[in-house]
Parts: sequence; structure tokens; C-alpha cells
Amino acid sequence: MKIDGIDKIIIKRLVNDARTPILTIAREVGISGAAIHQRLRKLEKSNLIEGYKLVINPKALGYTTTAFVGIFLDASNLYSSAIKRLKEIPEIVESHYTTGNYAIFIKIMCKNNEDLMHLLNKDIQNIKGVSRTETFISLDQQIDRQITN
Amino acid sequence: MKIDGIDKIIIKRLVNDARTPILTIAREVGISGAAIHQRLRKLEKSNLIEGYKLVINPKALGYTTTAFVGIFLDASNLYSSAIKRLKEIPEIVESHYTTGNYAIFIKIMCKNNEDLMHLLNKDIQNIKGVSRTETFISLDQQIDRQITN
DNA sequence: ACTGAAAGCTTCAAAAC
DNA sequence: GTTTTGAAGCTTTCAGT
Repeated sequence: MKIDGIDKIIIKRLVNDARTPILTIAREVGISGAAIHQRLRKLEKSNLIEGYKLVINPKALGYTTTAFVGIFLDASNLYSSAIKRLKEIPEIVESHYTTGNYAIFIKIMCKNNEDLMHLLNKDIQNIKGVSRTETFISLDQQIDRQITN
Repeated sequence: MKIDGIDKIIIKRLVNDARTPILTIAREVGISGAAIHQRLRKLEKSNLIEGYKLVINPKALGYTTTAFVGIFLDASNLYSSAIKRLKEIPEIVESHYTTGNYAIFIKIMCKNNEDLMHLLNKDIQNIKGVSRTETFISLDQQIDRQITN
């Protein structure tokens, strides 16, 4: 799969705003809308494009607290059962199996610090195999982007 | 801003695939396409919808390593100058100012472990004020989603 | 790999409920 | 205030180049 300059323009525009009209891009690069469309289909089939997503503003839903939590597990064979339980907690938006101190590392979004504390002490600490957690609350996010080339 | 059942269906469908035809949703809920469209405009203006993004598959671009890096700063007033430098590193996809051990906490994506090591030792360690870093490499990601209600 | 045309979808304003 | 209508523009598909 090789990507030329036109593909890069298409991707750049749509990463920024997935609703940019294809005809706008077509006129910008000087080929027909159908040609742009065919390139997009090809990029989708090549697996480079994972999908198109509406991005929600969590703050508008009252989710103002973002935190990262390192989870210690008693034994690494408890990983899959713990993940199963973590998936049931909708506030957890990412989970990773990581090298280093922690077994599981999660990103979590809550409405406030009280909710975060409750999730940590009740929902997460009570999962079988979870011995301890370490929490980093995000006070400010300055970078949020994608890899695009 | 109140969100009813129809709005929830619209959001659910578009979070999953932002290219779902509005008319498909319209037929599903039994109102016209234009009505769905007007609800969307309202949701956009209400700030609930942050945008529509094409999501790229980093693996297709050769980025197979994801890591989290905690960065220690000599002094907290070096934060903004450090962020300025971190923004220049395209592999850094998130940065947070966090409570806890670290001053800055980043998510980074690299093509391989060698590139990660290079970025840590050359680009990040050489930023003024950065004294030390701690790295957690993600070996497996099981959860990746958004808050939607 | 690109074009052009037909069918379906989105968008916007105005009117209807 | 939300919904439908209708017209213009955009997307999608496909035969043809």
C-alpha cells in the first residue's frame, strides 16, 4: 500500500473534520469527487482507516475529572478476569497491560473526585486479585492528537 | 440542554460510525432526515459534540509500540516551556499535568522500542528541566472507548 | 486510476404542526 | 419549539475510458 500526496491531503482534511465534503477536497486537488471517493474506499480496505467517529465532549456530560490509575495484581494470571470486570465500568476509557510497576494501567473519566474515589475504593479495589492502586489525576491536558504519518 | 431518547440514538449511532446516513437513523426512529439533522446541529451548538474525526490505525503506519511516560521536572515553573518542546514531538499523542509523582504524564506511540528509546534519551531527556522519566510500555490494550452518557 | 451520470443522501430555509 | 417539505448540493456507485 503506497500513499501519495493526494491521499495525504484527503487524510489530513478528514482527520481534522470527518465531515469535510469530498467535493471540497476534490476541487482542492483538481480531480473528480468520484476519484477521491475511490481512494477513500481503498484506504479503508487497506486498514489504514480504522473508522469515522463522532467525538463527544465529556465535559458537556459533566465528566470533568480525568485520571490514570496503575493497578497492582496479586498474580498475572488474574489479568483476564480483572479485565472482564473493568470492562463493566463505563468510566474506564482505556486499559493497558504494561511493563513496569503496574500490571494494569487504565485511563478513567469521572464527574468529580468523589465519584473517582468511589470507583477506586468500591468498584476497582473489590475486583479479585487487585491488591493496590496508584492514581494520577490530570489537572491539565495540553496535547491530544493522532499519529497521521 | 436536555437530551431525549432520539438524541441518544443519534449519538450512539454516530459515535460508532460517524458516516451512518442520517436517513438510516431517521427511518429507525420514524422522523424525517431534516429533523435528525436539526437535532444534530443543536447538539453541535450545545457543545456536546466536539467534532467528527477520521480515526487512523497507527499499526498500518508502522506504529506498533504504545507507552506511557512519567516525566519528573526540576521545578514546576518549567511546565509551559517543557510542553512547548513536547508538542514538537509528533509521537506524543497526549500530555497531562498530573498529581502524584510525576509533573508531566504523556502517552507516546512509536514504530518500535528502539525509536522509543531514542525519543526518551535524546528528545525528551534533553528538554530543559526534565530530570528523569519512568516508562510503561503497553503490551496489550483491551479497552478503548468514549464516555457517552 | 479517472470521469460522468443516475440514484440516493445531506443541507438549509420556509412553512406547517 | 420541533417537524416536514422542497430545492440545491453532495455522496455513492458503476459503466466507460
